[in-house]
Amino acid sequence: MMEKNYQFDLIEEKWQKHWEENNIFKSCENADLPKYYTLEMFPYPSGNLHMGHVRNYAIGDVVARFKKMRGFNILHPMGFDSFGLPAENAAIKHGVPPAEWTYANIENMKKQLKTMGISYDWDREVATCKPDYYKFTQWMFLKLYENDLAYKKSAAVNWCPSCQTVLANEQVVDGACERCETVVEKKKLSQWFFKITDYAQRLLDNLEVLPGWPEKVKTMQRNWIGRSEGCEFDLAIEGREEKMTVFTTRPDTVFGVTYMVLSPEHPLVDVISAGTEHEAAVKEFVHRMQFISDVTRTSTDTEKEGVFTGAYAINPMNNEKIPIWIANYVLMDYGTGAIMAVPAHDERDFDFARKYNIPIRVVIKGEDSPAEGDQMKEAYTGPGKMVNSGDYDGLAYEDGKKKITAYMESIGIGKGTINFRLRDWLISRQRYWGAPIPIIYCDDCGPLPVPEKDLPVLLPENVAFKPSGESPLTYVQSFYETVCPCCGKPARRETDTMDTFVCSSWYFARYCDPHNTELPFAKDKTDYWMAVDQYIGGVEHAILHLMYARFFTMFLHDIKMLSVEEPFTNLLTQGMVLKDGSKMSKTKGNVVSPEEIIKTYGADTARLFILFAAPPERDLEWSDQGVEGSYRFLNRVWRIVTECMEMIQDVNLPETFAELDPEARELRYRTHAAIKKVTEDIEERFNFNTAISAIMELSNSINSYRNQEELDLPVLKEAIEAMLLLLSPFSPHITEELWQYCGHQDSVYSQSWPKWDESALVKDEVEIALQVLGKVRDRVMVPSEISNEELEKIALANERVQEFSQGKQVVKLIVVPGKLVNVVVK
RNA sequence: GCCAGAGUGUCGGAAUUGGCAGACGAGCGCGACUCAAAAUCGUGUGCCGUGAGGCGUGUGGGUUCGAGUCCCACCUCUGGCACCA
Repeated sequence: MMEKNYQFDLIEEKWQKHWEENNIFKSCENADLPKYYTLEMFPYPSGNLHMGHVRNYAIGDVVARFKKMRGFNILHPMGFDSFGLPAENAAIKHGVPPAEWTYANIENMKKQLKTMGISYDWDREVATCKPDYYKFTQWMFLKLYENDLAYKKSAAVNWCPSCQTVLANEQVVDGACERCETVVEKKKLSQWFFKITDYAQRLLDNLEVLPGWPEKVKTMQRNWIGRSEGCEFDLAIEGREEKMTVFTTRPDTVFGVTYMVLSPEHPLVDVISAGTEHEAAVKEFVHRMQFISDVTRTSTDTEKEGVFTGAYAINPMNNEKIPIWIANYVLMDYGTGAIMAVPAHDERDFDFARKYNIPIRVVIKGEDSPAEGDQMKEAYTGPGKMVNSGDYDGLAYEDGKKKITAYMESIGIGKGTINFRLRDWLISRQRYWGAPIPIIYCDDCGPLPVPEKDLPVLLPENVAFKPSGESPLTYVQSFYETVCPCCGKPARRETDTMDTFVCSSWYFARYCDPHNTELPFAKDKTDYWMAVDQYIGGVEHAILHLMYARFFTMFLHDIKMLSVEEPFTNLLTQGMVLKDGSKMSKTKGNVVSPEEIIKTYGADTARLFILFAAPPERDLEWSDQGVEGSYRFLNRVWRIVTECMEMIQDVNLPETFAELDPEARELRYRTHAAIKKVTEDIEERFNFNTAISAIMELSNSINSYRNQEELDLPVLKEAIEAMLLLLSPFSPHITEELWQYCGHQDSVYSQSWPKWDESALVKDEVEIALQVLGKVRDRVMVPSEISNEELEKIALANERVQEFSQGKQVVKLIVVPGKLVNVVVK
C-alpha cells in the first residue's frame, strides 16, 4: 500500500531487507560482461561509523550503482582492518579481551553500515584478525622470506614509548608517532624488515603509468621515495689505512671541496680523532648530539655546528689535504654518512664554512654568478661552466658530472650510484593484537620459517597485558614453546606480530576469492577482477597504505600470483568532513553522529546531503540546515511522484515523441538535458554535487509543469521516471519505493541507466545576448537555425543596441552562434 | 625556504573549450493557506543608486571585441616537502 507521507524509516528498512533476501548485490565472475571493481578503504572497527566513513562509502556506492546501471559486472565488497592497538588499549582499560572487543565492534559497525543501504556483497566480507585471513598474511611473509625480501637485522629503530612498540619510518610524522603523536625515541633492536627498497625504482617508475591517480599523491610518493643520482667515491685519510667514502650528487664540484664532514655517529669518528688534541672536543660534541632528537637535528631552523677532528683526507683529483670535520647536519642513515663539502655551491656547506671561516672556492661559473668565494652572499647552485678544476675547466657542469664519475671509476675509487630516501619497511611490532610472524628460532638450526602446512600460527587467547617493551606474547609459554620444524628439538617462536599495514596490503585481492582455504586467492579470480578500477579513501594514506599495497602487488606479480602490477587503476582521495571549520573531534565537541542523522532524516537524506555539499576531493563543511534542505528535496520528489502516480501508471511511452505542445517540448528538453548532465558529471568528473543540482532542476521543472491544465502524460511519465533513475545511485531507498509505485516489478538497481535523446535537445529558438562593447544590453529570442548575417541585422536593428551605440561608428561585429552578438563601436 | 592547490554573494558552492558571473541548495524578506504556528505553495534576494545607470570573482597591471577563466607581479589561506649531500 502506498503511504501518503514520506516515511523514510519504513521504506529504508523494507528495501534493505529486500535487497539482502534477494541477494541483489551478490557478484560473481561473468565473462560476458565488462567487470568493474569499486573499492572503498576498509575501516578499522572502532565501534562506530563517523561522517568520514559515511562520505567515503556514499561516494563508492554512487560509483558502484551507476556502473551497474551502465551494464558492468560489479564487485563492491566491504570488510574490516581489525588488528591493531586500540583493541589492546580497550582490553587494558575495560578488561575485555581484544578479540571480543573487536568482534563486537565489527557487528555494530556492520549494523550501522547496513542502515546506509550500500550495495555491498557481504558474502565477501573479510576481517584481517580472523585466522582464515591472517593465515595468508603469514603466507605472504613466508613468500617474501623465500624471496629474500623479509629479513631480520639489528638497527636503530623508531620506538614509541606510549604505544610500546617500534614503528616504520612512514609511521613517524615530524618525529612523532603517527597514531598517538608521542615523540619517538631511537632504540637499537633486532627487527624484521621487508625489503621494499628493492622495488624503489619500480615504485617510482610505475607512477608514470597511473594517470588515474591524483598528481598530489604521486608527488608525495615521489618525494618519499626520494631518488637521487650521483657518485660514491673513496678518499684516503692522511697517515692511515682506512678510507672514507662519500656520496655526492655534484661530482662536478669536487675541485671546490674545502672540507669533509662525517656524521657524529660515523664509525670513523673515534678512530681518526683518537690521540689528537681535538679528541676531547670531538667526544663532547658526539655525546651532546646523542641527546638531540632527530626532529630538532634535521630541522632547517637548527643552526649548523661541528668540530674539526684533527684528521685530513686527500682529494683524489688534486691531492689536496682536506680537513675532516664532524657536524650536526650530516646524517648517518643517508648515503654513506659522510660528505664532501663544497661551500661555494651548496647552501648548507656555505653557511657552515662562513661560520667556521673555512675557505670558499668557486668551481662552477654561471652567467652572473660571482667568480670569487669572498664575494659570495650565498652559495651558487645553478648551472655553469667548470673553473679552477684543472683539465676539466670549461666543461659544462653536466658533462663534468659524467666525466669525473667516469674518471673515478677508471682509477677504481668510485662509481655512479643512485640513492633513495626510502628505507626498508620495519614490520615487527611488540604487540599482541596482530598477525604472529611465522618464524621459529632453534638453537641448532637458527631462525626458520614455519612450514606452510602449519599455518596459521594462531594467536592465543587470554593473554596478560603488562606494559613493557616486549611483546605480551613473550609471557605466553604455550605460544612460544614449540619444536624445530627441522630437527624436532624444542624451539621458540617469534613473539612479535606484524604491522597492521601488512594485513591491508593485500586485502583487495582477497575480496576476489574470500573463501579460498588453500591459497590467499586463486589466480583466475584475480585475473577477472583485478585491478581495482576505482579506489576511494582518505588522503592520509597517500604514502603509507598506498605505497605498501603497491609494493605487495608488484611482489605478487613477480611470483606469478597476480597478473597486474599496480593494484588501483583510479584513485579518488576524498576531503575531510568539517564542522565549524575544523575536523570533527571529541575534544572539540563538534562531532555529528551518523547514527543520529540517519535516525532523524534517513540514510537517503544523509547520503544526498554529503554528496551535494561539496565535490568529493574537497573538504566538506557540515551543515544541519543543508541536511534539512536535502530532506525537503526528497519530500518534494515523494510528493511529485505519489501525486502524479495515478495519472501516469498505465501510460505507455511511445517510440517517438512527435507533435508536442511547447510546454511538453520544454519538459522533454529539460529531462534529456538532465540525463546528459548527470551522466557526464558522474562518469567523467565525479562531480556529484552538480549532478544532484541537475536532478533538483529537473524536479523543479516537473513541479511547475504538472500544475498546468493540459498535461502530456507520456512526457510527464518520461520525466518522472528519468528523475527517479538519475537519483537512484544517490538515494536508493526512496527511488526503489517510488519506482515500484510507478508500476515496475524490477529493482531500480537493475535498470539500465537512461540515455539522452539528442533530438530532444534541439531547440527551435534560442536566447541571444546582445552586447555593445562586451556589455549585455538586451536579450532576444531567435530561431536556432538563424544565419550569422541575420543575427547581425537583428543586433544592429535592436533599440537598446542603437541607444548605446548612438553617435558612434560600428567597427566590428562578433557573432558567437547560439550565444551572443557583440557590437564593437568607436 | 621549495613545490602543489585554492581565493567568487550572508553561507556551502556553480560557471566543462576565452562568450550572458552567482546554477543548485541554505539563509533572509514578502505573499498565500491557517484562529495561530509548523509544514507546504508562490515570489524576491551580489553591491551602490529613487531612477537611468554604475560597480563587481584576493590586489595591481597586461593581452583580447570580450577575462572568474590566459600572461606578469604581489598578498592571503590550505596541503605536501624541508639540512637527504
